[in-house]
Parts: sequence; structure tokens; C-alpha cells
Amino acid sequence: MNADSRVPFKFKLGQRTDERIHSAIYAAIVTHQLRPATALQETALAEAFGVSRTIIRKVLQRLEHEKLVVILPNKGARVARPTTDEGRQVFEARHAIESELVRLVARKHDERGVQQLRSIVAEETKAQAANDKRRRVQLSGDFHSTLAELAGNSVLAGFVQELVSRTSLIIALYEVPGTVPCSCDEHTGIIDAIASSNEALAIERMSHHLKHVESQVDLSQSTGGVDFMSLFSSALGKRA
Amino acid sequence: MNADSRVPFKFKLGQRTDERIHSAIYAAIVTHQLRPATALQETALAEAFGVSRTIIRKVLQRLEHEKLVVILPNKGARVARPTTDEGRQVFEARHAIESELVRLVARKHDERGVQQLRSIVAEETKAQAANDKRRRVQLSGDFHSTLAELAGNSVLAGFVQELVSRTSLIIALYEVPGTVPCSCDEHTGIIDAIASSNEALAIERMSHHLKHVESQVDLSQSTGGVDFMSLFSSALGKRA
DNA sequence: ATGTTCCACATTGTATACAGTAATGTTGGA
DNA sequence: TCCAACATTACTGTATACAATGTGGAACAT
Repeated sequence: MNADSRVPFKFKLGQRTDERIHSAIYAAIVTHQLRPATALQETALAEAFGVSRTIIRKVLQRLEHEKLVVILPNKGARVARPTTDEGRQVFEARHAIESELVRLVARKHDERGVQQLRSIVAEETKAQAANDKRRRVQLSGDFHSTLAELAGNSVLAGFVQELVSRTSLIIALYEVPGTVPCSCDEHTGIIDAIASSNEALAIERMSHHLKHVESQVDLSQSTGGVDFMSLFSSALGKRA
Repeated sequence: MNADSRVPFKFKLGQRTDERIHSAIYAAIVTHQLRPATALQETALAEAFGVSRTIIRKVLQRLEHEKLVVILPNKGARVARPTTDEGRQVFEARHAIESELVRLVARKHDERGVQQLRSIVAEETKAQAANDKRRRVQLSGDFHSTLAELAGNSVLAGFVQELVSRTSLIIALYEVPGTVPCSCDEHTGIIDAIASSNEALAIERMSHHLKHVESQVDLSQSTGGVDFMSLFSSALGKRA
């Protein structure tokens, strides 16, 4: 009795369209198919998705809110290019929030939740074996936000989701060349600690996991406004 | 040399308009001038602000992201009406994040930052004396997000800002009648603990402060979907 | 050759027109 | 009197037309 099934040509069922387009662009960004600083032209996207600029603008504004896109007035939207300082802040925020989350989950976990986490990691391992980067990034994010959901706090879950996607932008920009993909083992270790209700161990392992991810990027360079004065001081000679 | 000063009739300097309108509606919501569940009709707002629905829609979508507004497809926007469960989660999130923040600030505070906080509380006390609710809410929020800025983490500062404004919605809905306005003294106590670099005390006082705010609301009622069947069962008689 | 001015183009910003949808009121029949 | 189908209405959802803005290049003067 669903009307949609009888109207095969009505593709644009309002509300669903934005969601579809948002997911597509979102996925493209976090999987590095759209690299930081890539221009996102409204007309081009509108044609690509077969909708008007209205919808695209709506999606871009949402992505701006999610900090994955930057919109410069009268100049258009680009994939965000977080500074190293922002990167440091994101990791610090993740540490603060996710430490608390594993504490909560370790304290009041149930068998079902643990199974849920394990199945995600299982999929993650499969995706890694299949070299499916897009799916791996998705699942790695799922692990962290599912943890938040299991803590019974969707507010924190939302924050974590945002931080995880921002992390992938940071990795895109500052990843040091020879890094191993990811560490499903570390995820498993965290789950084990939770399953045994060992709060301290779970926090320790989460902390270690985040430090490990952070160690794969080089945030030492200063990107927030280069100081030409000092940079070229030797070449220019001292000026008043 | 500013072009604007020579074009007095060009009121709508692009970009600034949305910001103005957003601030106006935002302030109205957090100060309870617009109560939860209030309908926000696009046309009415467009006329009120002298712009087209395009701008209003943009602002409403932003407010939806900030969780102050809910948009129901084809039904329009309303001021959000957070459930008691959401309220609990917001306080839990604030506890997790702000505990970490005071720890960071107590560890590496400077004189300038402490003065900044004290001046906010001073203004707050003045606003309380003048019974200026709007300004009080604004300043109380400023205290918490400034704390986040002083911790050198604008990512967490953003989260706190959002949580503070959501808190005011929760207060609007669940505040128990005979509550004292707010506790500038508690803010001062937190500052003192920070100024003396007493991490543990600062965290303790922040924790106490948040608990105090939470104690002013009644989140015991279950708001997630009223069951009319059981509610009116005695009045209706039992039905199959 | 270099620097400046101005124009044309491309792209975003805003308003409006039109289409789609949900809620309400109304009418016809049993 | 009650119910159901329909019509009305008021709103949101989308597309498009138009205005404003920024950018790059060509022409010109120095």
C-alpha cells in the first residue's frame, strides 16, 4: 500500500534527496576522494546530482556546520583544510570525550552491546583485507560512535561522530608517508577491557589507541598563518 | 575609506544579514522569549526581518543543527522541545567536557585569563541586580565558553557553547518553580580554585556547580511519547 | 616592459514563482 | 447524527530568474 511503489518515476521524494547527496559528499570527503581545499562548485554539483543549486547549497551549509567544508562569502565552498592547531584540539577533545565514554560503557555494558562492537570490528577486518578504504573509514567511525551510543548518550555520540570525520581530514593533510593502515587489534583490545568491566584498562587502551592514531600524523609544522618575516629573514636581511 | 559609510541605504550587506537574524532568534530562544514548541513560520519571520524566505530557511537550518530548533518535513520549524532523557545526556556531556576543561585551565592559566573570567562574573552580578535576564543568560554562557577558550581548545569551546544553549531550553521546560536565579558565587569559586592552580578543587567545584544547575530542573518525568491508553484507561474503561 | 584601468565572464547571493503536501472545513449520503 | 470523501487553504519544498560580487584578461598609458 506504499504509494511510492506505484509511482516509479517519482525519484525525488522530498527530504530523502538532500540526505542522499549529503551522504555522497560526506563519504567522498572522509575517504579522501575529495581532498582538502578541493573547490565545490554549486552548479557543477547541481548538474552531477540532477537537482537545483538550492539543494546543493543546503547540503554545503550542513557540511560547513559539520566542519568538513568551508564557505567563503562570494567565493564558494571548499573542502576544509584544518590547521595543525585545530588537529591538536580535535585529538584533545576526542581524548576528553572518549575516555569518559569507555568509562561509562565499561561500567554498565551488556552482552548485546559488546557483540555489536565485535561485529563492527569483524567487518572492519574484512574491509581491511579487501582493501576497501571507504568501508574501513566508515566502520572505524562506526566503532567509536557506537561506543558512544552504548554509553546511552547520543549527544556525546554526535560529538564523537563529528570529531571522527574531522580526524580523517587531518589524516588526509598531515599523515606521514609510511604508516600502517589502522589498528583493528586496538579496537578489539578496548572491547575486551570493556567486556571484563575493567574501567581503568579500557580507558588506558582507548587513550593509547588515540595517541597511536595521533602519532601517525605530523602536527609539528605551523600552518596557522606563516610568518614571512622570520621565514625569509635571512634572505631579506633585517628590517625595522 | 569604508564604502559602507557612503552607501547609507545599502542595509543588506550580504553575509551579515543572516548573522543578525540568527543572533536575534538565538537570543530569543535562550532567554525564553520564544518558548519550546513555538512555531517558527517562514513567511512571518521573513516579513518581520524584511528578507525573503530564503534567508530565513538558511537561519532555521542552522538553528536546527544547533539543536535549538526542530524542522518537521512539510510541517515547518518549531523551537526544540528536548526530552528529559536528552536533558540528562546534555548534563552528562557537560560534566565530561567541562571537568576536563577546568583541569586544563587550572594547569596552565595566566593572569589575563583569570581577569577575563572575573570581569564576566562582575557583569553577571550587575545583570542579576538589574534583573536583566537576557544579559544574564548570555553572560553565564560566556563564562563557560570563555573557560573553554582559555583551555586553548576552540573545538571543545564550540561544544560547550552548544550545550549551554541547549541547557537553557531544558530549564525552560523542566525548571521547578521556586528556584533561585543563578549562582554567580559558584562561578567565582571556580575561578578562585583555578587562580590557585588547585586542579582537584576546580574540578570539584565545577562538578558541584553543574549538579546544582541540574538540581533546579525535574527530569524525572518521562516525556518520550505519552501513552494515552494507560493515561486515560480509568476514564475510558478497559478496551481490547 | 610594466603597471593600471576597465570590461567581460563566471560564480555566488537573494528573491520570487510555482509545485507539492498536510491539515482543516464542508458537503453529500447513509 | 455520523462518517467519509472531497475541496479549500495555508504552508513548506524546489526550481529558476535576477542581482551582486569577485576574477582574469585585454587594452592602454607610462
